[in-house]
Amino acid sequence: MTPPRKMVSEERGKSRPGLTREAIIAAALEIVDEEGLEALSMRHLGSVLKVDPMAIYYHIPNKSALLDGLIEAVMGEIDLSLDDPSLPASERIVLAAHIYRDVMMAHPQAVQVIAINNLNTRESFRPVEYLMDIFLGAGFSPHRALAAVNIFGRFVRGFVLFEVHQIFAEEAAACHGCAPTESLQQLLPVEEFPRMNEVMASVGALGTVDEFDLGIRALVDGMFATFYEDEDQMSVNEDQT
Amino acid sequence: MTPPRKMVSEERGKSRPGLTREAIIAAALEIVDEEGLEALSMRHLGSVLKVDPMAIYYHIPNKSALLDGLIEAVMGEIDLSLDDPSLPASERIVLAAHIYRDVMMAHPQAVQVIAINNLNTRESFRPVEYLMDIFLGAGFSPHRALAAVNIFGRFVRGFVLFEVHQIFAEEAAACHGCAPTESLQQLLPVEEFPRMNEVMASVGALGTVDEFDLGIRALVDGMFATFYEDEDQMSVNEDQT
DNA sequence: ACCTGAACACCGTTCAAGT
DNA sequence: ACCTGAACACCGTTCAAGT
Repeated sequence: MTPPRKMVSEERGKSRPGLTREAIIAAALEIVDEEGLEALSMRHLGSVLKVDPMAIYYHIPNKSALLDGLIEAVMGEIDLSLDDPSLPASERIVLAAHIYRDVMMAHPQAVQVIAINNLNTRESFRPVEYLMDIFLGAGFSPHRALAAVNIFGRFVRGFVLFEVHQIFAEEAAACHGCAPTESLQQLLPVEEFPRMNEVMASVGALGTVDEFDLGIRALVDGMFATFYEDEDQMSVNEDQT
Repeated sequence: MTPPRKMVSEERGKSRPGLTREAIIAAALEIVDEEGLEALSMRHLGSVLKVDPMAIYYHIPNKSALLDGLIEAVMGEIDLSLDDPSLPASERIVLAAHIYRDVMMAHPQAVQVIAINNLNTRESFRPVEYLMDIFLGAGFSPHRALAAVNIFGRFVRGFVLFEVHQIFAEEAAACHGCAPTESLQQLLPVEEFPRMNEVMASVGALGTVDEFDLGIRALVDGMFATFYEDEDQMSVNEDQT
């Protein structure tokens, strides 16, 4: 029925290289990076690994666990040593945001997996712990520090998710020979959307890195300006499910 | 006379009610709300509509267009008349964020479609135009106003996306009989994650509405505090792809 | 212990054909 | 104009069987 499904025996007596979880995940990430997320099927993955597709199920329970592996792999690329503890706390957080964004932007095709799913491995929580330390060190209450890391994480992941989504959309539109602003302008008539047209006329394309920096700085500034306030009124709703 | 593609004949003659784009999208939204996004297949949709699944393709080109229809439908629920123009601009933006969040939270199962895809219908852009007007009216430069609406939109959609994701994850965990905090605590040993444990011990569960409010207020405060600054250094990178 | 291959129950989409 | 039904080329996953 439910026998001890332990994976023991990691001794390397067997010269058999065989299939490993790591090799599978690495191959999966390569497929996603090079051919896109929709190209990642168990069958295709099996053919890349030169193995019967079903062999994968011996090492990984299902596709969702495979995607978790992708998240783990990319989160593992975050290099916390890039932090500079001599900087003011708010600057360290802005820096952390850029580091986080950079590793995600290095795998644009994987972003919709990385950004959407919740973290659920120990490895993925190391950066969270690190960030929590900065917030607490800056004098945030535990309650506010927790809120801050949640808000931070949602901001960064959300921003990057939509950033790559927009990039892909623009590429697709470019393939069809129409500039993105053009297609927007023909969708939005001036009479009904005066403000949008006003802005589109005077601005042109935007640098998304700058926009990200602008946004994260506004958020961090705002959090440091408002999170030290009295939080009594919040503890009322604190115990909801 | 004219051959407009709009077949209005909804009256007598053909007592046949027939299939309409609207009815299809309404049924699709109902499926998603009640059975979840993964239950939305063309075949299932056809069976709900008591029609051959392939009949749908006569009215809607493909599934992706069907999902666009869902977005349009939900965005159409946004009620701009809830705004109060007598409030200060920053408060109106916070209010707008809550309105936006509320319509998305009314369709939690559809959020991963609504929040992830870019807007691409005229109807969906009406709230954007409205918001742009508020930012411009508050004295933001066109450049900064555009950045502000982008950042605003990404914040709200990202936040709600992860909020519902977390809710679903907690429900799933609850079904397995383990409290969410418990499972986190056993994943994160105290020695390696002292800060996380410190916070989890003293905080407990969080009210997500409060967290959202805290976050959007921090962001808006920050934007109003920093977006009036000189923006010369930004125009340098303005013309990237 | 590790891998195979057939099979099951699904998908989205195309297309010739019906009314 | 609107709908049908068979068919195509895929999925993820299970399971008995091979080595």
